[in-house]
Amino acid sequence: MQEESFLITNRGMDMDKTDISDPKAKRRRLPPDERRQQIVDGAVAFFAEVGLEGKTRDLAKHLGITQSLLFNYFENKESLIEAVYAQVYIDRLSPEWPHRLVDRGVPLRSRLLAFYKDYSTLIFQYEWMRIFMFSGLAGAELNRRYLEHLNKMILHPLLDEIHAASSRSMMPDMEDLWNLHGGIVYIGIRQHIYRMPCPEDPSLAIEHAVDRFLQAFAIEQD
Amino acid sequence: MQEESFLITNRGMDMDKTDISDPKAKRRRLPPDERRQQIVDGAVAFFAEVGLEGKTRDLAKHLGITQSLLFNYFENKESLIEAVYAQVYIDRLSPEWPHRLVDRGVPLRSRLLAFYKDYSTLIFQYEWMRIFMFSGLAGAELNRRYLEHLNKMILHPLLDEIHAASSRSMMPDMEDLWNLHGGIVYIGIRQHIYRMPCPEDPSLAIEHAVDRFLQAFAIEQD
DNA sequence: ATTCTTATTGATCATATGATCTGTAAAAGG
DNA sequence: CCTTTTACAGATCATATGATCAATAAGAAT
Repeated sequence: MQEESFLITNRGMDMDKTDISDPKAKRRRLPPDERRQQIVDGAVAFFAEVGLEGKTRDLAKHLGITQSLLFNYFENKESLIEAVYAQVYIDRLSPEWPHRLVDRGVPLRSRLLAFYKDYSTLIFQYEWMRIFMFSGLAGAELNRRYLEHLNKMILHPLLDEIHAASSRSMMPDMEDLWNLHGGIVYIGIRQHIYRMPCPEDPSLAIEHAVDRFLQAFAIEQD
Repeated sequence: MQEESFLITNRGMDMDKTDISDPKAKRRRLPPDERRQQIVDGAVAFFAEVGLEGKTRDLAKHLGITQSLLFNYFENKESLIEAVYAQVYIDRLSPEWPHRLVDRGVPLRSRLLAFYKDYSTLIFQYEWMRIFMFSGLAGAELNRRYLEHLNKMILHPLLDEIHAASSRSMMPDMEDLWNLHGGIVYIGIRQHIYRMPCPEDPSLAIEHAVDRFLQAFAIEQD
């Protein structure tokens, strides 16, 4: 089966000297750290596009290096993908949020909006969305860990905050909160997985979703 | 890279004579239509598990036939995958829903709940969820068509119905409706893509999501 | 039983793919 | 300028993979 060729769609038209895949570029020796980072960056973009079964030869061509060089920096393809995971997954959840979300000096609505504004700009990105989905389908352990972390450090504390702020007898449970979260994340899925036309700025949709949620539990929306 | 072996997790422990992959089964001649259908069914389960880049030899082993036989029934792997798509995508949206959703003799809430109860049982299935996601990531045309169909035949009419039933000045737009939809679909994503623990019956979560949505636009929830 | 049809197999091909190895040349040190 | 180091390329290997084809045997027809 013919693998669809990988074409960078020129996001960020940088034509500077570090431009990879220059057609008639002479052999350039880079410091190992630099070259390694360049490979990882290229691999992130590449695997996000075509999936984790993308071929090392295609990746090398995209990078403007030989395929064999990849194996100079990574023992095998699997460890290269591990490096891709590491690059993509690190710092996706700012460590400050568990604290900021439970700061009752700030209105709950503001905390929620601030979090999802920050979080959505972090995850509504082509590379993250697609590699997260590819790795999820592949059953990567990192996915499960990430989601458990999200559940424990963000959603669960959030549920407590909502309980504390609610004046209703009917309280939300975890499943309701996953619904709020999923409805927001789904914007990114539509945009980057299904490539559907989506609003450039998702802030308004997120705000509405949060407000509908809070309204349902009679929480002040100052 | 070693492809993880495909193990049917014994959903539906049928040990009848049509059990595929019987270890010491003798060569059996099936009527072409029957064999073709058996291959497609097996391919749906197989590709849902390992992805569309699953190897024909592994599929054949799972089916208990030779790899070469696959190419007797399908010109190439691509056309086999087309057959998988056809099998999975057909009748996923009952043609009656566009009519039922606009039947104002029934309360809007009932229509919404009935639709999502029906729709969720159709799509919250391992094979559908995963093949839809795999094909979406691969950029399959069928995905786009399906989502456009969903948008045109279900969500857009639904938006009109909500507008008609709402007594608020603040009216939902398409993006709000996608949020409702996404929040519900995300249950299936959690369950089958991320393999997270999920409620066995999503009805309650769906009901709550729908009610929060309707409440936000002041629509009767009888 | 025997013949006939054809569904199915096993061997095989051409190419793709991850990975290895040796030689080369780019840059640094003198 | 010369030497040394080593990042890199090119050739190559072993295996995997989609696909083909002649031979075979299961099941129907006679």
